Amino acid sequence: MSVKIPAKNDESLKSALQNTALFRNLSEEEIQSCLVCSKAESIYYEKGEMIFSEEDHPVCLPLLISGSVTLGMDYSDGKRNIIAIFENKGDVFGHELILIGESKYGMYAQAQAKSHILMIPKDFLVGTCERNCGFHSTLISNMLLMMAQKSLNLNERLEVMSCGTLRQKIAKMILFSIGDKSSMSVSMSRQEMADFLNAARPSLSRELMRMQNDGLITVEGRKITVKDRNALEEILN
Amino acid sequence: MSVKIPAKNDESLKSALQNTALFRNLSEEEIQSCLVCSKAESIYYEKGEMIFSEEDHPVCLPLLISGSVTLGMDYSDGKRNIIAIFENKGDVFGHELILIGESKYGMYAQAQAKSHILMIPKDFLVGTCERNCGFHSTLISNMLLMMAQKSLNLNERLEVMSCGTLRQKIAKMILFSIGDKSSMSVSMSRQEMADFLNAARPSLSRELMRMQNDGLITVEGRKITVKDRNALEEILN
DNA sequence: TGTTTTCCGTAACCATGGTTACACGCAGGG
DNA sequence: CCCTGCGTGTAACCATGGTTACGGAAAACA
Repeated sequence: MSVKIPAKNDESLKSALQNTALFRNLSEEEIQSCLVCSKAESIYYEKGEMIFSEEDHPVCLPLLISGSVTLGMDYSDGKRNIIAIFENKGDVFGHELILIGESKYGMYAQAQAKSHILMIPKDFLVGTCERNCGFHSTLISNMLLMMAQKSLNLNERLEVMSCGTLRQKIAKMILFSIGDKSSMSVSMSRQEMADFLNAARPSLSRELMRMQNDGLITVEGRKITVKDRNALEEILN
Repeated sequence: MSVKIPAKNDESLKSALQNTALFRNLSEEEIQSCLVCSKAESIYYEKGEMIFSEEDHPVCLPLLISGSVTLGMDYSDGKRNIIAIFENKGDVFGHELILIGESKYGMYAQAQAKSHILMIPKDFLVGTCERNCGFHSTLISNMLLMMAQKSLNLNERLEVMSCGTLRQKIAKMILFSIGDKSSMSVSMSRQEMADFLNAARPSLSRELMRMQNDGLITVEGRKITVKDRNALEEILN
């Protein structure tokens, strides 16, 4: 069973919120004011508990403090579609639906592990608040930045997914995330990486090995080293 | 060749802007103030002209008044990836890059037909403006709403592109855009539709005809009629 | 009106990659 | 220690769909 605490009384929150995208550029005092003024609630969910379900009305913005949350949809034939998984402190989900003013979520959010969520009432975020104009506008502008960033991430994902052959997708993914280093450590399992690239796992394994044989990269478990950066970039042309 | 006019002198603009998402809830007088204060420009592009290209710096937010704009990327082998097509009054594009403060667009925007664009300087949107606080915050909150909507659209696009076979992509695209009607008119050419689905044009034609033969839909040029909605939904499982 | 260009469907060929099944190494638990 | 489960690489088979080339219809243009 989930445990609710008014957020203003939850001491562990204040420091946790300071480094989140939504509360960026706010002092601890301002965050404290936010928590009081917004009437936010700090809620602890057990593994498997629903944070919101498809029929719920979006009235609060959930912000993940700790734990792991799955966002998904049910199909009428009983199959489930996982839309996203959140497990980073400061992640928010469903904010688009709140901003749009949708009357139903149309998707569910479920705690994948024991999770700590800050529930911020919609009215505090969307409405204008005479008293606290200062940090209110900071909040809004943080929100804008978060959404812009998310939009770009989605675009990047689209770019990777739409760049032709599997080898090209892999090359683009590697070049995106390796920066100017020569080796990287993939945070995903092969299966997850395959899902990300929208490919089948054996196909991904096969292609990674081919790329190794062709002298483009070396693969050791989750460590990938670029051997021939030029050739890798050439593939994308 | 494109024709530039300072936006404050462009009489046709003011009424056109009133029903756009960005200027929602602003009176004609407030819009007039915006145009003066922002130093926005009203620009007319001929078909085929570039509105911005991949190397340009994002300094202005383009807002479509009339016409049609394609957002895309070029690969050096000549292939194009169409990211989006804008043809509705009030559409804006590239706003994420402006908000983030990206130094390059990384994509191009091209007029698909004679188009009328309002170019709003970035500084007006991002900076805070002491004088006009009232409608400034309305603008920002409109921006939030637009981005939320866009985020949902991108998700939809991702969903379409990652749903397996070409037939499934087509089915999902149709079901998304047909609502509860039984027929629809596609706004894209076959080539554009193929680019959108990340497929080759002949492959798309082939599959559309197969789906027609299988009694799922009928295709007459750009008009698609759903014959067997259940079967179409069944494909997605 | 005739000419040209664009758009679209069609067909044959073959590469890419999905599917399935299996084997191996490794970690955790009894 | 064995057993089990998981993550991973491998191989064979074949479906999906990309490629290229062509013809016809419609649209645009002179």
